[in-house]
Amino acid sequence: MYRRFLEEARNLLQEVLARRGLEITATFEEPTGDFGDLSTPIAFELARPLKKAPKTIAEELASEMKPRGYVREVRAEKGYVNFYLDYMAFAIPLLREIKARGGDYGRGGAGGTIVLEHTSANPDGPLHIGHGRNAIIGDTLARVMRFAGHEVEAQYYVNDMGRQLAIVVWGLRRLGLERDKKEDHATAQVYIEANRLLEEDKSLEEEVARLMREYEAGGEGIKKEFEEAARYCLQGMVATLERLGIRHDLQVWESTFVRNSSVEKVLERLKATKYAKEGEVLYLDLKDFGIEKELILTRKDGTYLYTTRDIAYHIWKSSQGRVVDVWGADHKLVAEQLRTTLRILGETVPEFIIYEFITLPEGSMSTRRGIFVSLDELVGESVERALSEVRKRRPEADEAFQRHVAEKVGTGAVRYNIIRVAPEKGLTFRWEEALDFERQGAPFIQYAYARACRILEKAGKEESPQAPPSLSKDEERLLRLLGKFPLVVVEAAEARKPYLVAAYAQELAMAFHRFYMYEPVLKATRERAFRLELVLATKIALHNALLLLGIEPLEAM
RNA sequence: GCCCUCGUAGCCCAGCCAGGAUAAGGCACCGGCCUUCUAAGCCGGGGAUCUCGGGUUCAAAUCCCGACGGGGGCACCA
Repeated sequence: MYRRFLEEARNLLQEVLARRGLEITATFEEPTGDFGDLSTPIAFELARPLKKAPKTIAEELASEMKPRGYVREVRAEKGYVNFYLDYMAFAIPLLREIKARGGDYGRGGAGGTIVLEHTSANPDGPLHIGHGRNAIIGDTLARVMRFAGHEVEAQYYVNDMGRQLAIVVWGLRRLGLERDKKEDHATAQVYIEANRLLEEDKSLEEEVARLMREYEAGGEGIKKEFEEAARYCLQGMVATLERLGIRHDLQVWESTFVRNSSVEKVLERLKATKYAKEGEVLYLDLKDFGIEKELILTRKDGTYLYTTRDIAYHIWKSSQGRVVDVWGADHKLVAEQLRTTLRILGETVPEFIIYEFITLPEGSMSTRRGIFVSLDELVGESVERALSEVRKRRPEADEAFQRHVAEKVGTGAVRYNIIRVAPEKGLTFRWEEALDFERQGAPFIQYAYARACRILEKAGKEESPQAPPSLSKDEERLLRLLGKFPLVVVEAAEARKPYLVAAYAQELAMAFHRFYMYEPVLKATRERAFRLELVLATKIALHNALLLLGIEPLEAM
């Protein structure tokens, strides 16, 4: 619907330009302030070639355009050509479309399969808030891409062949496991202590290296030992993700690619290229591609490195469709090396979403040293905080209601606070900020949804809507935002920017809260039916947006 | 040292990729609004040399060069 307005405006302008023999594609923007709904500075560009003042050109262009469709008016203002949306004509068809499509409003028809890898933290301890950023970006993107119409398979790549898990196994043999703790936290305890011991006595290193060689060689006993250790830790990690509504479709163990000898085959293919160099170790020289750092493929003892196995994993993923990886900023170089290597091999090159680290005020986190804030801790505190808020606000409600709302508000706040900032910004984690349910946070959006639900619930039977005699600015804003939702979904999916959905939901909630304040619905007479439809449409759009963000829409709170 | 990235009010953050009209919000602060659909809400106010210096352009927060500051990388770790 809204798209039609944009296209009509575009066509109107292009027609006028074409009539004058001007071959130029205009740029458009959404003006801030009171300058209509769509604007183009085209007259500024034409000023020089036409040797006329922008103001004059804009006026000429505008006067030649006959408004049609959803374009109500074209106006020249301060050198700009501004298009005004015909809200009265736009409102009823839009509301009808939203109501008809319901949970599918905004769903696109993109198509194609995408393998999306995210989280993929080592099974050596609980997920900390840094991993949380990865998981939340990844899961939100998965939801957005699915809604845009892609077939998405979310994968968790389990690093079972790395040093980390070997240290856990080594530690388990010496130290045993505290069985009454949550699995991932118990594993971290062993991992941290094992690291301490290894640091104290460097000669123990060899024992870890031997474990790694043994696991790579693949004896039945050692396989079982490693797999059990990893699976045990993973159980706890999955529970954490589950609480936040984050699910993977598939866990892929890196050892798979060693066992089925695809790593070996990749190595053969790479050796055949002119970039392979073999000395004490096998490596790739990628200087021709502007990468100074050589990519080591095998250790002196012949065992594989993480990246070597990752190449095999990515080749396997390529065979299924587009490949998207959510990786931390510490992997930027590896990401470049991997892309280059796959390009050399003629395989699908993965797309990366690289996010910057979350650091603590006192410095960076480290599972190994036990310095981190776990996601469990953050979610726990957030839900706790939400509970005390619900109790304050809804003292009369029963315990089950209060707990349910607190759980969904608390987890939603965690997801929202992390997704709302663009991934390329570093974050410093502060408890005061993380637990501050500020206005632009998840509860604000959930509350708008609950308000919409309440109105509809009280309204009872539907009436057939007719356009009201006039629309307020608040209603217009709401209508425009509702119309934009499908465009936001497409952009968020295609630009791989899930936080755009967060910004959108915030804006829509804000518009609705204002509408709620100033435009009575149930008490309205002539406008009642129309406003009820508007509330219903808002409810639907908020609902769909919240689901994309992995935040529970609450009918009451 | 070299490479990547970020730098917007006291604090957080959008806008930057596809340059244009008074730089959008939030927190905190000050002042208002609950006989009206749940005040986790709404309205108003003050607060910005868009890190700094050059350049390109009719026009720069946005593009280019340089500096400074934060983060990351430069492992036979992952």
